[in-house]
Amino acid sequence: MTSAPLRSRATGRVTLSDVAQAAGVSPITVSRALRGERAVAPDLVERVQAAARSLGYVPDPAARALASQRSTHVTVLIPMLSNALFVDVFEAVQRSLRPAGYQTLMGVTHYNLDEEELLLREQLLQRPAGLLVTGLARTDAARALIAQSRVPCVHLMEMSQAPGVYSVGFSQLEAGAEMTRHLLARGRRRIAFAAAQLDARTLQRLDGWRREMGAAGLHDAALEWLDPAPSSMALGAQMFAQIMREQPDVDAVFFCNDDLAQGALLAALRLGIAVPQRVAVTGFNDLTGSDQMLPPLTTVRTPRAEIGTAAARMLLALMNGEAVASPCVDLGYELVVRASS
Amino acid sequence: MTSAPLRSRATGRVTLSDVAQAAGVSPITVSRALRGERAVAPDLVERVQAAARSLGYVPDPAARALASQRSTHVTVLIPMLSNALFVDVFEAVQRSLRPAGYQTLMGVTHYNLDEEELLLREQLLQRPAGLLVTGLARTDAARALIAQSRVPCVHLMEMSQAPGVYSVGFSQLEAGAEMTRHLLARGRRRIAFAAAQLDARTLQRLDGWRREMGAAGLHDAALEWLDPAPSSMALGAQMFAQIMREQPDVDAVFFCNDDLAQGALLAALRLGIAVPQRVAVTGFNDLTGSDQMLPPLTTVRTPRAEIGTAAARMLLALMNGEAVASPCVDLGYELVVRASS
DNA sequence: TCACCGTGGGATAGCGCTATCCTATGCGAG
DNA sequence: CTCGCATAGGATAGCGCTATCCCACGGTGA
Repeated sequence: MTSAPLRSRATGRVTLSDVAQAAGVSPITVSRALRGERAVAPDLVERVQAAARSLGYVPDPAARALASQRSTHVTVLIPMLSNALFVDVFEAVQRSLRPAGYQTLMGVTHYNLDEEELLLREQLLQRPAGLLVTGLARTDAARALIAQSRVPCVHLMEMSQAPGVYSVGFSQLEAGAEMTRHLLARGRRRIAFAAAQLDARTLQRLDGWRREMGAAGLHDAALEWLDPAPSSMALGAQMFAQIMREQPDVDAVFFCNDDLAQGALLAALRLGIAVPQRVAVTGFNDLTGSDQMLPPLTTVRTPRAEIGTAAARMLLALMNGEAVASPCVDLGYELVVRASS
Repeated sequence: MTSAPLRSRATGRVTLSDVAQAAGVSPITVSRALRGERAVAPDLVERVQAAARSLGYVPDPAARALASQRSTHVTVLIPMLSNALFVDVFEAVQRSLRPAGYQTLMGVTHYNLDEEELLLREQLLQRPAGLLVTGLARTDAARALIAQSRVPCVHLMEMSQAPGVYSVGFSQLEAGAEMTRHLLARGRRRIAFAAAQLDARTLQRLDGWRREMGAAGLHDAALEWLDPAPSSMALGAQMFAQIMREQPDVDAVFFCNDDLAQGALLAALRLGIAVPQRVAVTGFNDLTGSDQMLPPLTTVRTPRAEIGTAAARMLLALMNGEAVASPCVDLGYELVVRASS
């Protein structure tokens, strides 16, 4: 005969009631004491906590979610994990949300708005406590889903002044413009803009380039090299070779992402094209390896970890029902000039 | 007066009971019909499905988890998201698990066994339906947690013949040995092994290198360059420079990961060291960009997407209580010979 | 003919927690 | 000395689903 366990339930789980019994209070008092909800006498709180600890009590998330109609899951929707940019954002988000007791669920949209809508539909059925989505561009249906769900939502990477929209990012357009001004200041005139993927943020950088090129009286539609294929070093190499072949007078290429630019720098080495003497090459995002290139790559450092952290903080406030001081946060960017320009 | 909604609950949610009422059956029959559990008459199934569809019924995951004592969450623990290797594994896992109705929760251990144990502890409290963990090395406590939880668990990247252990991977040792044999066959004699991070799998590749070097009578402990710092292109560049400086007779460097090797190739360009003439450089994993390098990098292509897919399939079987034909799956690897060797 | 069993439906009783309402108590204002 | 009100605890009633037991029915073999 072994001594019977103290538990009442058939499942063998230590429940709130077990803790209540051990502490000599009612279950609801245990619930309140452990959550810090409502006022509970300090000595009771202590007694309850001691009982919970000694019994090894762990709240059941499913029961909690069912009773309170809210979960501890936060869904994060990002375009692509193979872009190191979003890995950094995600890690920062998770680092902020985990200590606050939230689980992060990641969905990858592959830069596809329909896929994003589908993911959103699936995820919202799970009644997440919060939502982080990348950018502002989405299908009308997706927008409606978010609005109807009433789940707090923060937008990453871009900024919006629209009422009721929460966003943390920086001006993609201004960043694109600044890089263009840098190249102009270096005396470049035939500055090509080369982009892949062609997502909303890429097109905003394109707009920045167009604005500055137009202002300088140097805009030429033939300088725009836009390829909807996914971004990669191989594609960057290919685009660079093509640009050099078809427009030998180009004296700078502004790639919309560092992986393209890295591929271009390697292609330049293969082809024997002198960078930056004959042509300057610049990128965007300052990904790993860009400082190792030959020559090191001029790029724009984007505050991706900071965006993740700030967005998570904003979301935590929203989920707590707190007011958010500023619903639109601009975290800026930094031009990093290296030898490639 | 607006017409009253058909719903009975205060929350406004369409529940199982609503569907039951609409279909003229009991709630439990609806539950069974929708889950395909037990036998339900075909015409009833159809009627129930029609009612569910027309009411827009969606099962509540929290209620389901509470009642059935099992969730639809699968936790995936990987060392690092900045290593593209694991991004590919994760995406493949998610692609397999999502259609089966499971949500994937990702935890990043940062190659730290204590952090893994902590994550495991947190995640198991959420009663996941399944568990995917990277490698076989973990703390005793972590191992005990997994065993006690009775949550189905599949190990990624390595293989184990131990009873009750499910694993999908390939032989890191043999892969390391094969790369070493390749270099030996190319006439290299002073083959250095350079590694960072020094996780279990890296050390297994080291063992493969040691075995082959020993067999050839060429092993020399001074050829082992082991740095526990995180792997990166910058570190690879630095290690390569140091090796060339301190051991000029080295005629090949086998890096344990492609990012190190890529950094080394760029360093070689900077330093004017001819690859492969003076020294061969090889990597591991065939990451993006390795084929773009100058010269293109000889490496080992590892079946990471396949590992994710196979592991997910195995886990699905385990979660369904099905028997798993082979608990230890070897997916092999492929030597990719390019110009750097 | 009858016990027996497989089949298909339902009733009941929770899963473990929290929202909501209710009560007892104490204290300051009128 | 009330009344009013804030404070702190508890009782009750679900949240929406499924596990479990139960029963009616019809076919089968001895």
